[in-house]
Amino acid sequence: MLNAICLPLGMSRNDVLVMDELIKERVRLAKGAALYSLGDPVEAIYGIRYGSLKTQVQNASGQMQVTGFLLPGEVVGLDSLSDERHGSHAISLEDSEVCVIHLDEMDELAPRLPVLQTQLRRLMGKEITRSHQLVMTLGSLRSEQRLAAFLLNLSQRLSTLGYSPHEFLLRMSRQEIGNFLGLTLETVSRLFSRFARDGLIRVQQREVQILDMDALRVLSGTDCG
Amino acid sequence: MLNAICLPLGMSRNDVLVMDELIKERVRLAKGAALYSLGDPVEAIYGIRYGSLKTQVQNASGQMQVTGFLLPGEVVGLDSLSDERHGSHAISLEDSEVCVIHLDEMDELAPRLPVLQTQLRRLMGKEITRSHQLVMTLGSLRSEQRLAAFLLNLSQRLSTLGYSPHEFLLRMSRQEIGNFLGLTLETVSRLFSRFARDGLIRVQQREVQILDMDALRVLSGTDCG
DNA sequence: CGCCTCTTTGATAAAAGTCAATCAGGGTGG
DNA sequence: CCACCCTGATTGACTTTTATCAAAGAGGCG
Repeated sequence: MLNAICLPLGMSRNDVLVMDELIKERVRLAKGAALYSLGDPVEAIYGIRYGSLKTQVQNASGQMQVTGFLLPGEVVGLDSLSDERHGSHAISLEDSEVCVIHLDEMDELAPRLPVLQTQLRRLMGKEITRSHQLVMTLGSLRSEQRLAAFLLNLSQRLSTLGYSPHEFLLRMSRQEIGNFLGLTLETVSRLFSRFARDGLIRVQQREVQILDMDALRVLSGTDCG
Repeated sequence: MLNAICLPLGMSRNDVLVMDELIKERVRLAKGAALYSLGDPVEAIYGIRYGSLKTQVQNASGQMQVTGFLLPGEVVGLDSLSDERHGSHAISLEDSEVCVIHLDEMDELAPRLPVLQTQLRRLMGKEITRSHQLVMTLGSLRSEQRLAAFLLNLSQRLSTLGYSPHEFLLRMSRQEIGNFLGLTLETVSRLFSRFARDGLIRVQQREVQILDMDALRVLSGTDCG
């Protein structure tokens, strides 16, 4: 069960036992705490058990860009895997817990457990796809489409976790959403209000209720047509 | 020598010999030809020997987003590695040649050549970093900063290949640059003209000469300060 | 030479950002 | 327990940036 959260693999029972070796360690994070920061040595990847995190990169002039919001069952730390030190920050958006998968232990286990290599490759591939998707969002969608796509994406992922896709609590601020989507916090706020006025959603601070999923899909423009 | 172009590794001489097994096949691409397209089965990754390519993703409504321009020595096909089929297109910008590294052959060799796994991991990590960098550019830079950063990046990579960092030929159209940077082709064209008027560059159609690298760096805002 | 594609430039419109003033909630200390 | 304060959210007025539409110019190739 814990494994299901920490590495959602297609593994045999035996493989799972071996895996248990890897995920003994867990870390609890208070809201706002950093799982790792820019410049920290890269030692592990992390599976989120509960809570949520954001990842953000920082350029030479100190500017931040949120690159993702991570939910339970998702894996943090896949960027920077090619480097000695982290090129990004991972920060908890609420009280969270992650399980730690140490890279050196993983490399030791790899020969006995080839599925591990495959799995890591798959996870990194998914991260590349996710990032390209974000590039597409930032590069070619207008503000309202970006926010619509954001809400649909969140809804879909929460649904996968067994939560309602129609009603959820945003764990990030307008500022963070705006930064993620390449918009200002004011624009995000205005869009929420507009969506509510148009009957697409209901919104009260961070509580969101999706009233018309289809309209949101059409608006996002990622739908066929 | 070919290996240096096809997989710039830190390999022993022996490793290189084993590698030779992998990169026997080469593919030549005419300008505009697709190395692979969305939906094609994922069978290999490709090292560029000469020429240049663009990669682009496509959403459900058919909209395209250029996610990268690739130069000799760089590796194409790292996205989609988690999937059965390609989620993007790779298209040659000029007559080009790539060497083919078949994934099944690579998996066979992997046990004998652990460095291969490491190298693949490194390449995928680099791709994630590159994509996050692009997200940062699209999410937080203004148009002139984006174009400045684009030119500097290209200049730097060409320099690594032994070409002049001050003078080069753009292999892609204004349209493609604009799509990559989340701008219209007109905006890109105007920016080129403005940069030229301000003495930062000289530009004649696709021929670019960088006159003031430092000013360009300051403008890009990715510099310290 | 003439056609075709790509590029440049201008005029105008639309989108999103900036600045500023409330407004709402949540937590803290009197 | 309530008032206060602090942070985050909303809304408005206005500016800036970028897109859109349109027309003309530059190469390249048959």
